[in-house]
Amino acid sequence: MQNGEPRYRRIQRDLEDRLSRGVYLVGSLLPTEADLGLEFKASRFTIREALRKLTELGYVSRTQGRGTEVVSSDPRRSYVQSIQTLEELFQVALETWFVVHDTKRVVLDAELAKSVGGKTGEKWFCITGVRWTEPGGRSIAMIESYIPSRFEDQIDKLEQHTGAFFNFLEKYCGEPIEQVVQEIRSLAMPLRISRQLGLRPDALALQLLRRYVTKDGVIIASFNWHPADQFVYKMKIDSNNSVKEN
Amino acid sequence: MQNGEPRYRRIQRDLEDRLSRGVYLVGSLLPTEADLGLEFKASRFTIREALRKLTELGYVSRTQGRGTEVVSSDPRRSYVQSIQTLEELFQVALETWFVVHDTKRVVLDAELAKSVGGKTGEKWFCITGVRWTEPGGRSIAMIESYIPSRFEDQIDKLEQHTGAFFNFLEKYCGEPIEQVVQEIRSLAMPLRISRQLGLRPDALALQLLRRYVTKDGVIIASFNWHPADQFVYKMKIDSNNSVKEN
DNA sequence: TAGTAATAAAGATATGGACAAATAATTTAA
DNA sequence: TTAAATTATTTGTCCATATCTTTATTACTA
Repeated sequence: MQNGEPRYRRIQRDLEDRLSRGVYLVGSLLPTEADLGLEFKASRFTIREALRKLTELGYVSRTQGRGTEVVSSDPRRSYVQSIQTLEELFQVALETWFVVHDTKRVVLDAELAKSVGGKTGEKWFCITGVRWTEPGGRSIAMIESYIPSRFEDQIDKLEQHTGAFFNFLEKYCGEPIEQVVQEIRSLAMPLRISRQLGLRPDALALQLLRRYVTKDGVIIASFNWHPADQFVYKMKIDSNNSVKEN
Repeated sequence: MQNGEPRYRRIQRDLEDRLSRGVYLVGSLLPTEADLGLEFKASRFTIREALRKLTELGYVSRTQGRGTEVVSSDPRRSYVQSIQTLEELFQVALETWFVVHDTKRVVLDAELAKSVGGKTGEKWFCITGVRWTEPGGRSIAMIESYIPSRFEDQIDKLEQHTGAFFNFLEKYCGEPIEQVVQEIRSLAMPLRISRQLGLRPDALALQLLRRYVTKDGVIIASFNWHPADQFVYKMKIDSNNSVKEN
C-alpha cells in the first residue's frame, strides 16, 4: 500500500501471470489460501481478495471444501467469465432471444454432416438469424442452426418469430419443453454455431442450454460455449425453488 | 450462520428491500458502514460483504471518502448496471458494433423533425441496422438512425460495413473523430433510437457515446440510455493515460 | 464388497482492530 | 473574496483469529 498498489492486486497479477504462463494448468487446483498466504507472506484475507478478483475475472472457480480450480488461463477470450452460478446460467438461457433472418432446406454434404452430427445426404433445415441474451446481454451471434428436417413443419413457424427460444419450442413443438430438449440433446448437437458473422474469430457465442427433469427432480443442464468444452451440471430444486448444484 | 443463510446475505436482502421500497432514494447516500454496523449489530466486515453484493448487482456505487450512493432501485431493469467506471463506459463505446440493414433518404415530417431535432421538410438520411456491444455485450437494438443529408455521401459507404462505429466515422468522414462527434453533438441528437424491434418495451438500448477533447485535455463524454436520462461526464486524462472523473 | 460414519481439509463467514487514501467540509492565509 | 491548507469523514486495505459448512478421504461396519 506504500507505493499505491494494493498488496492483493500485486498477488492477483502474480497469479494471473502464472496462469497465463501455464504454471497452474486448467483443471488443476490452486494452492490453498493458507499455502498462498505463506508463500506471499500475506494474511489469508489478502489472499482471498486476490482470489476473489480472479474469480470475478473468470480465471478460477472456488468450491467450499474442495479448493480453487483453474477454469481458464485467459478469460478475456471466454464469453462465460461472468457466469458463476447456475442461477446465472439459467438466467442467461431464459433470456435468450432469437430473431430469424432466413430459413431454408439443405442437404448435408460430408463436411456439414460431420459438423452437425448427421449423415451425408440427409435433409436438414437451416435457420439463419441473430441470437442474443438480454437484459444482461452477454452474447450475440449471427448464427446458422441446423435441425433435422422432421422438425421442419414446426420450425417453419419460427420465421419472423421474435421471442424466447424456449418459449418457441414449447409453443410450436407441442411437447413439454423438457422432452423436446432431451430429444434434441440425443441428436448430438443438432444446433451448432457453424458460422459467425460480424464477430471476431475468437468471439464464440453461447450454445443452447439443454435441460431436462428426471423422476427424482434432478435437472441436468448441458452448456456449451465451445465444441471442445462441454459442461454438464446436475442439480436439484428444493421446495424453496432454490437450486443446488451437484 | 446457524440457519444456513449467512448474515451478510440477510442484511443484503434487507437493504435491497429498502431500496426497492424507496427508503433510500436514487442519488442519495446510504448510511455509512459504521452506522449500518450499529443498526444491524454486525461487524464492518459483514456490512461490507452485503454492500459488496449490492455493488455487484448494480444497486449502489461506492466511493472512497465519499460514501455509498444509490444508483438504481431495480438494477434488473437497467442496462447500465455493470457500468460503474468511465473506463468501462469507454470500453462499451469502443466495442460498439454496427451492422447496416438498410439505408434510405427521408423527408422529415413534423413528428420526425421533432424527434430528431431537425426541421419539417428537411432531407435527412435514415440508417436501419443492428447495434450491439461485445464481447461484454450489454446491449443490442434494432435501430433507425437519422442523420442530416449533408453526411449522406460519407454515410452511403457505411452500407454493409461492419465494424466499430467510431472507426467508421474516423475512416469515412475524413475528419478527426472529436470534431465530427462534436459537430454531430451540436445537432441535438441526430442519432436517436426512434424504434426498437424485438425488444421488450423496457429494454431501452444504449445510445451513442459522444466525446470530444478540448484544448486543455478535458474530455467530455455524453452518454444516454434513455432520452429522459442524459448523463454528461467530464474527465481528464493524465500522462499515465488514466482517467479521472470530474 | 458396498454402504455408512467419522475425520480431515478447504473455503465461507464473522469479529475486532488498525492504518491508508480519497473526499468533503472547514479553517486559514493571501 | 479567493485560494490554499487543514481537518473530519468515509471507504479501502490489511492483519490475526475463530467458527461454520461443504467436500473429500479414510476407517469402519454389515
